Amino acid sequence: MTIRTGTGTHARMEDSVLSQLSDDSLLEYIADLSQSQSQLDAADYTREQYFREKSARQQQQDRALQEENKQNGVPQIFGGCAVYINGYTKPGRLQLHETLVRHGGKFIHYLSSKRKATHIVATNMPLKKRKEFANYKVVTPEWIVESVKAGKLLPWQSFAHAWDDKQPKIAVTNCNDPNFLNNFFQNSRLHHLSNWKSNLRQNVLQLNDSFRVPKKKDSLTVFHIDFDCFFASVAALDFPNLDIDSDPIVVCHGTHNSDISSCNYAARKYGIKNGMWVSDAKGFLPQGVTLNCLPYNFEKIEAKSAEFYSILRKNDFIKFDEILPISIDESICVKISQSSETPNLRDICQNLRNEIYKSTNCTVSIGCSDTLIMSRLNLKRAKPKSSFILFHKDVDDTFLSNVKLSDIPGVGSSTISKINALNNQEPILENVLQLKKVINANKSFIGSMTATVGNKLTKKILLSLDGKDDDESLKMIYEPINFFERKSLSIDINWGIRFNSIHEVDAFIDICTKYLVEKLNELKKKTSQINLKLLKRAPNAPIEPEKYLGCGKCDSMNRNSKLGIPSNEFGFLTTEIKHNYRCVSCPPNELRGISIQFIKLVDVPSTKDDISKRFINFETFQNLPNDVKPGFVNELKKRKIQIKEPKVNKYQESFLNEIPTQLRNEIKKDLIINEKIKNSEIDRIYAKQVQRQNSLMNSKNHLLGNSNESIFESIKFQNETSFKKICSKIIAWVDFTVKDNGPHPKDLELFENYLDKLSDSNRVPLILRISKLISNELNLKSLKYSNENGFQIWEQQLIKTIIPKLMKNKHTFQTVRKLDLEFDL
DNA sequence: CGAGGCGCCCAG
DNA sequence: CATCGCTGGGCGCCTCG
Repeated sequence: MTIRTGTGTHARMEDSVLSQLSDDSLLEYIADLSQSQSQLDAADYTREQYFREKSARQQQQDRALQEENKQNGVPQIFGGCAVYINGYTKPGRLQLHETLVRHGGKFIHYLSSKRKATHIVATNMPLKKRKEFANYKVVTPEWIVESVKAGKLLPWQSFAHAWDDKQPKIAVTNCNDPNFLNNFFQNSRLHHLSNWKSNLRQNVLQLNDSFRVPKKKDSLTVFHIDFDCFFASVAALDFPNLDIDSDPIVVCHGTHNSDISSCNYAARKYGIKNGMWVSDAKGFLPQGVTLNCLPYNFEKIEAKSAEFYSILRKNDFIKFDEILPISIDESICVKISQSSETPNLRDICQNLRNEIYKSTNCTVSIGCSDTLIMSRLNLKRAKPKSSFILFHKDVDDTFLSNVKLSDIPGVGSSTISKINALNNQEPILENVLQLKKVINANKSFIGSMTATVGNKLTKKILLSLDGKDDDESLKMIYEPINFFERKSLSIDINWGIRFNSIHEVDAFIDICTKYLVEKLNELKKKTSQINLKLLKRAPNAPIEPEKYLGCGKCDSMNRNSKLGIPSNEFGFLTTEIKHNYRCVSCPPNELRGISIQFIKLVDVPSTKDDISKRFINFETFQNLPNDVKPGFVNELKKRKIQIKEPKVNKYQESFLNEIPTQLRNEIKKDLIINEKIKNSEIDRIYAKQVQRQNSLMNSKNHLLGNSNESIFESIKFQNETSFKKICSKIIAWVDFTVKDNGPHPKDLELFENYLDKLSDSNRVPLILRISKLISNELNLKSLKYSNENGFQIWEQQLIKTIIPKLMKNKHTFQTVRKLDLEFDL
């Protein structure tokens, strides 16, 4: 349909008004008019053009209103802002429109590509719209209301919706996407918790100067400070319409089988708990009550936490001797008691709580006492929005009756059910006082507890009944440096893991290893042991579990490598891990979770030590991360420190010159190690080979292709025995043909086919091993046979055929497994 | 009997 | 639409030398 309108329908501004427009407004007006005119010139109008024209007309009205207000001295705080209002808002559209225009803003009636809005105001928005507006500044209506109240333009970020990221949020849920890990971590609360925690612990180690570590004889006041339902409180700040005290609020990603990471106390009133699935939580609510599911706002959480810790470090009420991080939202603060003064703990707690609320808009609770365990139990008692102080000598039955078993640190669901089982489930122990009574009534109960839940934990529970600490817990206070030092480094991905091929698994292992190695380098550590833990779909579990992309019910399987020489080299480590994957029987499509652990971390020796020796070993230098090598080369030259080049013999030299540089260095390094091993074992190896040679004397020269059952046919993936057998045959073959006329062409052809198969199935490390075996073998024979035809054929074969196959799949092959050479075939 | 591997458990 | 089930450490049992 087309709408025809005559000319002159536009409400033109009076000339007198025109002269009062600012330059910008004038130009805009001219542009508007010009556009309308060009539409008029067209013969027909589309519906869209009609609306555009209508919009232009409305804008002229807006401009008139704006000028009027400007003349009356209304501050034009929204100058330069072009705002589009999406959907239903509170306050309503009309009101926002008027407020905006009066204060100098431009109201966008109609959102087209030609008229870009600078801001979009919305109270709520479906996901589809969110994606559409991902590149806009999407704010709540409060941005307008509050800015007018403040008399100035407030930063839109303060009113940004939680979903409004700088970069558009594109869901990456395919684990083969190179960005999957990044995206997953960005959205994983558990990853954030772990990551924040280790960062905080790292900070403690660096800031330890500002601490005053107590002595055992000191008497202490311990403050356990913790935000109330932190994630939920922070999330609610983005939704001013919600009341954190009365509306049930949870923080989660989804709507059904999504974990609730945090729920406020209004939600807990109905029995909702952290960790529940949303669908279950909804079932707890009576009819008519809705659950407010809010998105995570990790950035804001970090910001609030920083303010929190900053107040703990510096405030007007107390100077703590230790500020020990428990997590992003929780800290244990220790004050060494001075006999000269008796601080008013109640006031200190109250003041701290007020100060933190003033700064963060979130409430904390505080438990305070003279022992760790009591400060923790008091914290539980204080929650929410309160503080509680009770010293350990004042613990009585009334207090214990308010302490749940799960309140004791180290006691979780498994321990509780074990204890209840010991008590024959009758009655289920509701609180710690009941446990105490059971123990008092039955002297043998302690013995059975020790046998069931362990010695240490039993003692810890008994101590906590008296409000006293066990030694293990006190380490945090008395030996903080030791306590907070990192002893291992790992990555666990048990969500979204769905692979089809070993190549995909390899690529993912690369990404995980890269992540770990980066952290390793930040820590200036190397690892001396790698553990690979896999989750494999349990045989009876469905292919797709209830939870979207979850791991479901799984069996776990492990394999570890002790490295001999600690390493921080990406290539070496990733190859090792890929090798380990091949050693456990988990087909890629059954894989549901991957965990890689670097344990037994050791310090990277500082360069100072090397400099004092005026030279460094080639190996040492090679172990440096590649990106720092060039810098070090210059630095070393300046200081006239030499890199000890490894000795290579003539044969090795020519072999090495044929291969690309990166690879050459790796192999060179490898040769050094080989040399060492060889020197000690060379006699034994020679003896073995003579023996083997003798046993083969009766075979024909044509060794491999003389029957239908070539040895290469029998290779089964992950069947190591078989690979070893093949290696041993190859060695014998080389050994037997290195003199005289060399290997039979048909054998070579079969051999090459086999290598291609390995290459195609991404088993490059195996090719590497074979090539090293051959290289080694030739090396051993070079003195005796280097002029023989056979030797030279083999040498050609190695350099022209085998090495290129290695390079074909370079991405899986960065370096070699150094110490895994098997001379004992 | 100590060292170390493995697996469970727990916390945020 | 879903959904983002991490990660470091303690403890106890077992095995090995």
